[in-house]
Amino acid sequence: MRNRRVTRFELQLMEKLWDLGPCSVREIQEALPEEHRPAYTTVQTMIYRLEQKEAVRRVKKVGNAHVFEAVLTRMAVRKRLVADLLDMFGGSPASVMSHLVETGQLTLADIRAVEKELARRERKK
Amino acid sequence: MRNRRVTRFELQLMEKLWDLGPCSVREIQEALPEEHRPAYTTVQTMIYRLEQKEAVRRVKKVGNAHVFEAVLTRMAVRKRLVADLLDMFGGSPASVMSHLVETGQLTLADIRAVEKELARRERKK
DNA sequence: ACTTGTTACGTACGACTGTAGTAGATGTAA
DNA sequence: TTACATCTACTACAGTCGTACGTAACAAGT
Repeated sequence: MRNRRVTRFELQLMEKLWDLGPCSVREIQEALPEEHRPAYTTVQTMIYRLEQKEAVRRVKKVGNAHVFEAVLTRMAVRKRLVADLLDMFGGSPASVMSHLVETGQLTLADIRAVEKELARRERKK
Repeated sequence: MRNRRVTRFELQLMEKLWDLGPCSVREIQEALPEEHRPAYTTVQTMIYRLEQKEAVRRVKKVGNAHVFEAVLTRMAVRKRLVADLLDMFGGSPASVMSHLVETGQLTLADIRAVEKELARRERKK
């Protein structure tokens, strides 16, 4: 039952949990952008489903409301997202980078920054 | 109806069309990896759906079989995939790169190569 | 023209997603 | 302790996806 994919909307809810820390369905719902804010019960249903997927769990009760917290980390979820993309891209991280460059979404400055980060990382090791 | 997302499996079919050029459902089906080859009609259904999405179109008939060709280019589809990922990543290409570095999926050599590519591109412009 | 093998096309179905309503439980304020 | 607001838990439903069957149409050889 665990380790399943997290959908777009589910991710949006997880983001709230990561940002706000443990909180209630109501808090999550109200943290969603006004323009497109689903009904309370919609959010509730999704949280229940995330619970089923063991991406989220109940930690306590405040009043009669459950408080949920993220089980999966942002990093873990992102890892999965990237892995899926890479898979569809034929597996090579470099090709994704190439694509970003080709489509002008990655500037020389971005690359320099990443390079510096990597160098720093190397030194630490 | 157009410009919709292409799923994992649909992408696999599109790949065949891109690689083989215009071809029949049978040809696509037989080009799929033996280990996991769906029934002929399964492929057929998916191709029909791709047609609905205008990702694919019929170009002619050979015998009583239709020949299909890709409408969307590999590039266009990849663009969409990456855009979706970026969206889920908070919109920043640099953060995706960071992630790849952090998880050790991108080496210094990869980065240098892309940097060189970008430099070449700059010069041309 | 008849048979045989392939293809087309409509139909179905279960899992998953996004959406939400409703009934009943529960906490809270008066 | 009663009324009100809120929350839980269940149920529902339409759309998409992957899966495939069955029947009708068709091509090609005999």
